[in-house]
Formats: sequence, C-alpha cells, structure tokens
Amino acid sequence: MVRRIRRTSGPLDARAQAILRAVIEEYVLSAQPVGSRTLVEHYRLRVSSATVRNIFAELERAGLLTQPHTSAGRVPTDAGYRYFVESTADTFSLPPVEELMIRHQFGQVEYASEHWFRLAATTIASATRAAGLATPAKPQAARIRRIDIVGIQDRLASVILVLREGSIKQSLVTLPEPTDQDVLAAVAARLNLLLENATADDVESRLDRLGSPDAAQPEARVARRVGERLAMTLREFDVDKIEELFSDGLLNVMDAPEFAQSEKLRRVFSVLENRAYLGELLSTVAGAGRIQVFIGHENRPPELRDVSLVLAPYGRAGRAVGIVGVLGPTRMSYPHAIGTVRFVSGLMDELVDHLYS
Amino acid sequence: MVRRIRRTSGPLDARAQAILRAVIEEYVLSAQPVGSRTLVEHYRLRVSSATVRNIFAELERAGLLTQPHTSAGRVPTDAGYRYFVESTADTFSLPPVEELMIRHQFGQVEYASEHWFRLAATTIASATRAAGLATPAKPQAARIRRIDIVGIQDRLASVILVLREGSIKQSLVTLPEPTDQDVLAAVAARLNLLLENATADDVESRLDRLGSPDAAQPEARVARRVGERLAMTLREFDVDKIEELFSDGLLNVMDAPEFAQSEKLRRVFSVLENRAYLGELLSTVAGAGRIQVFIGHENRPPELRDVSLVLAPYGRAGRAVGIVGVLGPTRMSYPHAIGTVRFVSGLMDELVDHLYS
DNA sequence: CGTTAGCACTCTCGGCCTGAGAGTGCTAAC
DNA sequence: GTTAGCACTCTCAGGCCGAGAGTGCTAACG
Repeated sequence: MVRRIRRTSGPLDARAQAILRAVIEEYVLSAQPVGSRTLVEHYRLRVSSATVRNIFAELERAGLLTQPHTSAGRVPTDAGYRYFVESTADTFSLPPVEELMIRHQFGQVEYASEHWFRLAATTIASATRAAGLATPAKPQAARIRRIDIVGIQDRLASVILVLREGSIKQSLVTLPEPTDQDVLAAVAARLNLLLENATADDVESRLDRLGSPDAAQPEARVARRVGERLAMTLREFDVDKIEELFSDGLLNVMDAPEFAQSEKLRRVFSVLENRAYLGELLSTVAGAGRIQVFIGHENRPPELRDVSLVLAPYGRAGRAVGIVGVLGPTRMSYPHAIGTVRFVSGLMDELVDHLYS
Repeated sequence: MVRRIRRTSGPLDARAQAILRAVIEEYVLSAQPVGSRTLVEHYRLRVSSATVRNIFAELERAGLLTQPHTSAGRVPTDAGYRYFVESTADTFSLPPVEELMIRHQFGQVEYASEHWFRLAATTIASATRAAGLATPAKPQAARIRRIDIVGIQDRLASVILVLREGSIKQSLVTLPEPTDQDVLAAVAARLNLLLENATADDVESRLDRLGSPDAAQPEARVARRVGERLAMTLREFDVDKIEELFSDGLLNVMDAPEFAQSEKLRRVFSVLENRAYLGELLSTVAGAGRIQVFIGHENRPPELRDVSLVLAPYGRAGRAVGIVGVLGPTRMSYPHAIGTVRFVSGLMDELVDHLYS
C-alpha cells in the first residue's frame, strides 16, 4: 500500500500483482478475455469492479495486459506471463500426488535405455495436457569402448560401435575386397586394441597406424577402411545437432481453442517438422544447464510466436545430456508445466546417473 | 457405344468413364465441385453441357458422384475413386523424369541402414506433395548372429544382440552379482557358441543348458540371466506390431483446403499418434504382399474417413519386410501416388536385397 | 486521496435478410 | 440421342440490427 505512489512504471504493488495473477489464472482456465466484473466475482477481491478497471489500465500501461478490442476484457501479454513467471519462479513444485503418478509411469521403464526419453515425453504430455518433447541423452565427446564387425556379404560388413557410456551406433561399410568373418574378427581385435577410449580426433590421427589402403595384408586394408568409417560416425556425435526429437501429445495442443483455425497449427507444425531451429534452441538449453521458459514472441522464429516452451536439460554436463520439455499455448499453466518438467528432468538425471555411473 | 443400353447398373460405357475421369482429374486440381459447363470447356468434350448433365445423373445413380447440395457441381465419391483406380490400375507408372529425381534423392542414402526408411518417407512426401509414411524393414522370425556384453557398472551390463540380417538390438541387464569384463567376455563367448542362429523358441528351450540361477560358477549364473533377457528381446520381434512409423510431409496434408477446419486434421493426427490401428493395417499390407489402396470410408477407423492411404510392402517375405506409403486427402492423384509408391518400394527392395544377400 | 456508483459509449457477435451467381433438372425441339 | 432454353434451388458474401459485454470517465463519497 505504501508503494503505490509511482504509477506509470517501477515495480507493481502487491494488489496489482495479485490482480495480474488472477487475470492469468482465469484466462488459463477460460481462454476468454477476462472482464473486471467476473474477476471481482470469481476471486472475491475486496474492491469494486471500477477499481479493478483502474488497475487494469495501470497494468496495460505497463505492457502486461492488452485488450483484443475496445469493449473486450483483458488478456495477458507475453510480458505479462513473463512477469508472472519471474515473480513466482521459486514456488513451482508439484503436488505429491502428481509426483507419485509420474513416478508410477516411470516404473514401467523398459530395459532398453533408448526408450526412456520417449517415456519422458509421454509422461510430460499426459501430466500437463500439452505436448511433451524429449531428446535422447547424447554423449558429448564420444569415446570408443568397443568395436565389433559382422560380415553381411562378401564385401559388405556392419560395424557396431559401442561408446563409453553404453550407447551403440551401427553403420555399413563396403569392404575393399571379399573378406571372411575370421579376418573381420582379427581386424576388430586390432582396432579394439588400438582405439580404446579414442575420440574422433584420436581415430583420425591414428588412421595411418591402422594400415594404408594398399598395404600388403588384407587386414590392414580392411582396418583402414573401417577406421575411416569410425571417424565419420564419431564426428556425427560431435556435431551439435539433435539426432532425434520425440514428441507426444500434439493432439492436446490441437485441442486448445486458440488453435481452432488451422493456420496457427500449421505454423507450429512447420517448426516441428524442420528441426533446424529447435536444434539450436535445444543446444542453448543444454548449455544453460537449467530449466528455461520461452514465451510466445520470445521465440525467435515467428512460427512459434503462439506457443510457449518450457525446456530443461537432463543428464550430466560433460557426459551425456538430453532435453525434456513442454510445448503448449502461451496460455498455459506455467507453474504446473515448470513443476512437471523440473520433476521429470530430475528423474531422468537419476536414470542417467545410474547408467553412466 | 454399343453397350449403352443398360443405364442404371452394370459397366459404364466409354463416354461415362471418360467423364468420370475428367471430373476426378478436375476435382483433384481445384478442390471445388465441378459443374457440367466447366467440364465441357476444360476438357474439350464434344458434347454440350446438357448431355454431360445427363451422364452426371447416370454416374450419380451408380454412386460414383455426389453433389454437396442441389445447385452445386459434382464431387467424386469414395466409390468413384475406387472405380477409377480399378479401371486404370495397370497404367500407373511414373514419368522417367520423376524416377530420375527420386533415384537422385536416394543417391544420398546414408551408410546407416536405419535411416533408409526415413529417406523413403521423405522422398515420397516431396514427390507426391502428401504425407509419406515408412516403417523400417523388420525381420520375421529373428535369429541370433552375435551376442556382445559390455559392462556398464558392477552389476549392470549392456547386451548387444546382432541379428542374422544385420540389425541390432540393445538392452540392459542387471547382473545377479558384481562381474568384471573378463567374465562377461567369457559369458558372451559361451552364449555365441550355444545360441548361434537361435530363435526365441530355441533360446528358451536351451535356457537350462546355459546354467541355473544358483549354479556354482558365476559364469553360469550370469549366462542364465542374460539368456532370459535375450529370449525376451527376440520375442518382441515375433510380435506383430510396428516398432516405428516414420512420417514426413504432414504439412502437405495440412495445406490441403479440405483440412482448413482443424477438426478433420485432429482426427487424422489422432490415428497417427496412437498407432494401434495403423499397426494392424500395415501388417495386413505386409501380408498381402502388394501395393494396396484404401480410400476414405474404406478405412475402418472413422478417423481416417477423410484420407486415403496408398501402401506397399518392401523387402522379401520371410526375410525382412517394411512398408512405405502415402497418406493424403481422398482427393489425391492416385495414379501419381501409386506410381511413386510402387517405384520407391522397388528401390527399397533393391536395397534390402543388397543388404540381406 | 483512494474508492465507488452511474452512465454513455464502443465493439463484437449472432441472426436475419437479400441479391448475385452457379448449377441443376426438365421439357420441347432438333 | 442430343441440345437449347428456362425456371428453380441452393450457397455465399455483404449489409443491417439488436443484444450483450465491458470499458473509461465523471462526480460523489468517506
């Protein structure tokens, strides 16, 4: 009450904040512009609607609310949501019941670790009733743990690469000459000896030690060829792109009334389908190392201006990092979304810790 | 001309067929009900619009055309498309230019065979301007080629299973006791000896020979545990479900004017998101062994009544089979879609042949 | 000085009407 | 069998209107 001297700028007083919160809460539920009268009724504010209108005007001057047209109620702006999120950031935690439900869903985790991140996306989608996003945990600076070569045809082999953290990568190699399984096994043994713990750089610098393309023994020639492929495969890990982005619950987003005209939907899907921007965004989040919220226009590509993203990295920096998050309409329950994403990323941390000891 | 005696049923005469084709062709382009006059103008029919109207009435009695309302033009029914597809099924081949373009796109095929089917979906999407679908080639009756065990932690190991056709499958195993890499290697060697070429059934019947859970030597106990997991993993292959369905170009479908109201879109996406029906459909197609067309209401789930599917299996029955196809509005160019899918599935056949010698 | 009641004003939205346009089916003539 | 002509039907866009919602302003109040 003391602070209400400066009207046009500066921090909002407690009452204005409360009203902003109420508007956001109401709008999240109704998806309709909220008027002064309904707000007073629903939230038992101890003032009249006229007073609320004055504060509306104040909040509008501050850029936190707008009205779609003169005689409509107020709608929060992106800045309004941002203010709301900032001013209540620390209080976002999930009710124990929900934590329990999520833990329960994770109880069904499969043995194949490749499926974990999908489960995370599905869980988040059902908990937030928005779209869940997740990428697999991707090791940074991949190192070789084991190499295996399996002949497919005379001159075709499948090279299986096990990385230090247990993930695997398969690729095909055309052999310089017909080679039988014994030779391939010998080559594999040799490569395992020479390339233990190697990174992409290491492999490349040791290529010559593997053999030359026109060496005397067939082993050397094959080893050289396989080595080249290994370097390529490892390189792909270093590149800072997302391999795979799994999403679930896109239908939830389609159901939101703001996406009734399919044009808006189209924009969102176009971003999801060509992953260029998302890759960039995700690596930003991975770099930041903490949960981040992008609201409406804060997203760089205009296609995402109607939605908000809540993204959190999981895993351990330097080992393996992935992303989980929510994509929903800007009119989403940020506390709930942030709470859910934070909790799920915590669970994923545990899983990664357990796996990558 | 001779046949035009029976009007209400039976085969259509040549002129009626030509007009049906013209209506379909025009409607595919314009997405608007086509009237008798425009048809005469655009297609240089050598009759007047009144005559065309008579034939329209005939086609409508046969259930091949409808009008959305009394004074609108005609629109092909699902049965109309079906008649069209049946009566011209053999003439669907792609112009050489397009074949060349597709071949070119396939030239960029990566070394990792896991990516091939994605490329197929992408290629089909861009060629047909509809959504491309593809599943990876999945071996039927999986057989073991090689087993590899990599320790992750004291009591946690990653089991890598290479199947006869070169695909790999990883899963985690919690070991009955702390085990070091040497022991794991010994177990792997033993399993490789014992389980070469084994199916899920084989593994299960030989479980006791691997060792009992409370055998004297640690190798036996670990081998038993790993064997159990292997059996589970192999079982998953036998189950007749789709592992993965990749789709590309959904945006193309969203752009079609018939999906301007997002309700129809929603229906389509709901089917794509819960894969139950598609799995069933795809295994039907794989069983049939040839290209198949499902038009609008012919699709069992009502969610797909607004779209058509053109699906073809690829690979070799008994070895590995996958699916490629198109999902588009019922108003799609069937000749082009069928031609494209047939051609791409042929290319995939070649790739599979090459790989699974 | 903040709060409030009252009131005129503005804007949207749905319903209704209307005229233009498109396309049809029928009939009678060729 | 084909066609010209014509009356008829239906949709669609545009304009109009009244109801309803919500506002901003002003003047009175404590």
